[in-house]
Amino acid sequence: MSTIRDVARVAEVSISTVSHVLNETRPVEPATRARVVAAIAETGYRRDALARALRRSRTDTIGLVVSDVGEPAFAGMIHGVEQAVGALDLGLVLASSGEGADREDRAVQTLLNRRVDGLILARAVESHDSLLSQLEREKSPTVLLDRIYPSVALDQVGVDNRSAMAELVQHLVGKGHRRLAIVAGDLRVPTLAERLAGVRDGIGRADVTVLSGVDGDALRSELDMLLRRGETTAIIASSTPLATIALDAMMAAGLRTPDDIAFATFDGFDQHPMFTPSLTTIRQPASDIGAAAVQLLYARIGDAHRKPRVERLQATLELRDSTEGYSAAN
Amino acid sequence: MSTIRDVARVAEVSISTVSHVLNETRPVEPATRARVVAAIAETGYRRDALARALRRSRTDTIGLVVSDVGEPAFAGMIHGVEQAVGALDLGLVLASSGEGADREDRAVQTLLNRRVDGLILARAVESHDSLLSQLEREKSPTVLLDRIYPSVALDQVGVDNRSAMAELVQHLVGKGHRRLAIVAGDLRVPTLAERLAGVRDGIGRADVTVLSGVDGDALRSELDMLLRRGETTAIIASSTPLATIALDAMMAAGLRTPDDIAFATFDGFDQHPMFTPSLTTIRQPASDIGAAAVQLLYARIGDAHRKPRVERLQATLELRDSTEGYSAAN
DNA sequence: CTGTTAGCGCGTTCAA
DNA sequence: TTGAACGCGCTAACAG
Repeated sequence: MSTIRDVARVAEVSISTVSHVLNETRPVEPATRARVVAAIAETGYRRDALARALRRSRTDTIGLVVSDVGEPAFAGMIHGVEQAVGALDLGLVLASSGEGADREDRAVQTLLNRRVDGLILARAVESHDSLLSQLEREKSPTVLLDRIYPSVALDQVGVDNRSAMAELVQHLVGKGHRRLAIVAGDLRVPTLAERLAGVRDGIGRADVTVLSGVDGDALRSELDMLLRRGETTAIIASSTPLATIALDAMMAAGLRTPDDIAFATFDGFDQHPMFTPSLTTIRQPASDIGAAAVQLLYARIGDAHRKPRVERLQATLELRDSTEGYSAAN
Repeated sequence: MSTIRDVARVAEVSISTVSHVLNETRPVEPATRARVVAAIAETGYRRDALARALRRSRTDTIGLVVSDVGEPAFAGMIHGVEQAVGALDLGLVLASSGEGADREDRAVQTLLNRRVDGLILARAVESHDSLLSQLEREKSPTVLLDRIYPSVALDQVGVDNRSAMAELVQHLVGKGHRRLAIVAGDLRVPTLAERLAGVRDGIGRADVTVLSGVDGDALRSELDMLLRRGETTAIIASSTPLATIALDAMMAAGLRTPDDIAFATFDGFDQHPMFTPSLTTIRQPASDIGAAAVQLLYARIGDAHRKPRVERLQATLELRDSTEGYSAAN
């Protein structure tokens, strides 16, 4: 690759002149500018973003850390982040933590070493508090994604888990359900804890069995036992993987939805109208969440002193057969 | 952030000694090393990957360009790439082209400016040949992902579209189908062209109607007409979005699978056994493909002169009700 | 075993 | 309107 010096030599000007036509950072005689432009074309020069970043101490790049690139919800958010980042003419470097606090630490260090201008972080389950304090200490612009921590003074974006879930539950109770169950998953994940809180908000005088924990197999056996008792009329799953567990258990128990039991899920599967049963689902605008995170981060990079903002995007309740086809008053 | 000089000062050694303990690049007295290590801890020093990369002319980072981060197949590949890249202790910078050749050019330039050590590229539909010649000219290590171009002398990874599709078609013909249709999509995309070729391989003396083109609406109306004639006994879709179009058309025509017509798709939807109809699907190991691309790229970075390799991973045919439940001899 | 020094490629004073 | 020169933070000769 040719450097700025090559261009300068060919154009018979100094490198600083080249730099200035490149950045439009001071007036330059049309004639000389033309020579420079020609020289750039001739040499096929492209400026070295590394050297530039080193000099300006600014990389025009942001970092994104998620626990699992593969999980559908995160995949959607990555999509949104990528879009927004591209629109702002920034670069995106991606890392994943695999839900491990140590790996998360390392991922963040790597990104900081690369001098990203800011960081979007979906914290791992047992993320170290020290990580956030470090980010704060170093004044690295940071926005938290998806998993929201009320006590943390950072920009954050997520979905309004609680009210969406409450709405769903109220709807179910309104349809006559009195004994519900929720497969709530790992309650250390704020997102999942919020969804459970939403259930409590909406449950009223009805009864709900909460199945929580990290271990999928354990959840599954609890669910098996519960279904065997046969009193539950509606099951809610708090996430896509949990929905899979629930559906497995229902099948194994010989229960079909909506005929035998109602079912709903937060963040489920891509569905086509031809598939039955169609599942009542709370869908979150994953891509928008990612995009919003970028906006927040960009604003923060621009102004380190603005007040941290917590943004909750609205999830939408999509009612389908798995709840509408079932009558609790059977 | 503190720099290597700060560490040197605190440890009372020269900066080169610090550098050498950092990189283990020459022996250093245990005592001095200890002082350096202590100084590093004390100052909270982390080395600047930018300056390091500038000096070594190597970023330990690779670039990935796909057309659409959101498309499930690509999402899976991104996942695989991220995993493999992390395992090699490299960084990943992600960009997308949105199937536009110009945007693709820009994305690649941006990555090259950032001096990525190599590039993984899922070419856009009408990708400029000039882009590849440029990459070759500049000797940028490159591997092509998913969309394979036989005439191009680069490392490439994709799936064995043709034989997988042929197997599916043979199976259908073996079950008595004589009039098939394939929603083939945009045949400028090598992947889709290969899938169509596979159909031709497997069709034998049976008959197949090919619906191709870029425009989804046009495909849809062709399909509507075809279904109205009612002679087709099996439909194949070449990708997830095409499958959606096909299912829509089938629903609109009041046709159900497997009862009224057989259906299969290359690269379909996540399916749970509870959903009916279950769809016969050719599933590609998206994550493995991404990982393989990284391996190839890493090897090429290590040795610029090795012979370009084209790797085809095996897709697997998953037979389900949408073809097995239908009897062509009805 | 350790230190001094010359750049990597660029942006940006300061002088002219 | 232009150029010379310094330094961002680091690695890698070269010297001692």
